[in-house]
Formats: sequence, structure tokens, C-alpha cells
Amino acid sequence: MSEEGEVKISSLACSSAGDQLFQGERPRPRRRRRRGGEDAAGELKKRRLSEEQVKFLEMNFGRERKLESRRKVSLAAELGLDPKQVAVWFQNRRARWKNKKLEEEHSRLKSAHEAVILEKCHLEAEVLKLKEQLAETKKEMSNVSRREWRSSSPSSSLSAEAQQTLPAEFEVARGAELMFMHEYYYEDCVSIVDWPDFYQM
DNA sequence: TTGTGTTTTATTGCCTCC
DNA sequence: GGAGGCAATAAAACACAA
Repeated sequence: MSEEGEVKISSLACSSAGDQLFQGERPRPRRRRRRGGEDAAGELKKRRLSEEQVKFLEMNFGRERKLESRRKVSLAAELGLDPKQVAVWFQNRRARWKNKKLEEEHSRLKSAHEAVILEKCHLEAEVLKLKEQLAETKKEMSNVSRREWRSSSPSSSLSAEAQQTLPAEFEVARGAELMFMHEYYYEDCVSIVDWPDFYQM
């Protein structure tokens, strides 16, 4: 078989001078091989290996994925193949094996990723629930403190109207703030006259 | 039968190692 | 520098639906 023949036909391929500028970064130039599927002897160029041959090669591949020279020659002799065919078969088999491993790894990582996403959703839901609980607790604490404040301030100078508008609708953070201010003012005996202004805020 | 997708065998070009 | 490995690709062989 002549390599020259194939190279001549390669003028049909997409190889060009420009391709040479991007070695390693671009797809390699493709060479067209002779079509027709027959070699000089009239035999088919590409022949499928028999089931037995493949089985034997598989068995050997299972034992050792690499093929040293002596083993290649003896395998070829046993199978009645060209040593190069054996080498090619091992090369292609390694490529298939590698692809399979990559696919397995991909699906393993995908499953792990999905599990993490699921856990994240659960944790987010839990955080939401805990936040709601916290808000509820703060609200209750604020109500309790408001009630205590009212009952402990019988001489309050607030009008009845002002008392009515006390912080029933207060947001939670404001409620906590209120608790703090209540304690502060109460303990320091500061006049509460300004409180209605505060509540109107 | 034929068009199309997949698998298998083989080639090419580059890289690394001894 | 030659042998062997790998990635990318070609092309034959095969499978299969329409």
C-alpha cells in the first residue's frame, strides 16, 4: 500500500497553508484516504475481526491494558493477525475504555450535584421556617413588653387615643427596638411624653 | 431498498520517553 | 531518532427504521 497515493489524494482535503499556523490549537488537517476499500492484492482493506479474535483480545485487555512489543507479536501470531492490527485494536480499545470511564464519572458527578441541589433546597426551606419562627417569637415578646409597660404606667400622660394607637402594627425589628427603649426609659425614669411621637414614626 | 446513525478498524500528526 | 501512546478523524461495516 502506498502512502504516496494517499497523500496525493490529500489535495482534496481541507488542509491548507493557513492550517499550519495553528498547530495544537485547531483541528488537525484531514487527509483523504483512497476510497474503494481494496488494497493492491485485491483484499478488503478493512476487515472485521472474528468473534473469537475479539474475545481473545478482550481477555488480554482485561489482564493488561497496555501492550508491550513481545506480547503484541505473540498475540498477533496466535490470532493470525498483523502485529499492527493488534496494536491498533488495543489503542482503540483503550480509547473506548477511557470514554466509558469518563461517562461513568460524569454520571456520578451529576448525581452528586443533584443531591447537593436537593439538600440546598431543604436547607433553604428550613432557614425560611426558622426565620418565620423567630419573627413570631419577637412579635410575641414585643407584645408582652408592651402589655407590661402599659400596666406599669398608670399615671401615663398619654391620651386614651394615643394609648389606642400604640404599636399594634409594629414590624418585628421595631418591636425589639421598642423593648430596648422601654427598658431604657423606664429604668432611668425619663418622661415618656415623647413616646407618642416615636410611635407615629 | 435506502437513508441514517452507530460501531469498529485504520490512519495521521503530534508528543514523550529512552 | 525511533517506538509507542494518544486525540482526532476517516471510512468500512453494520443495524435498523421508514
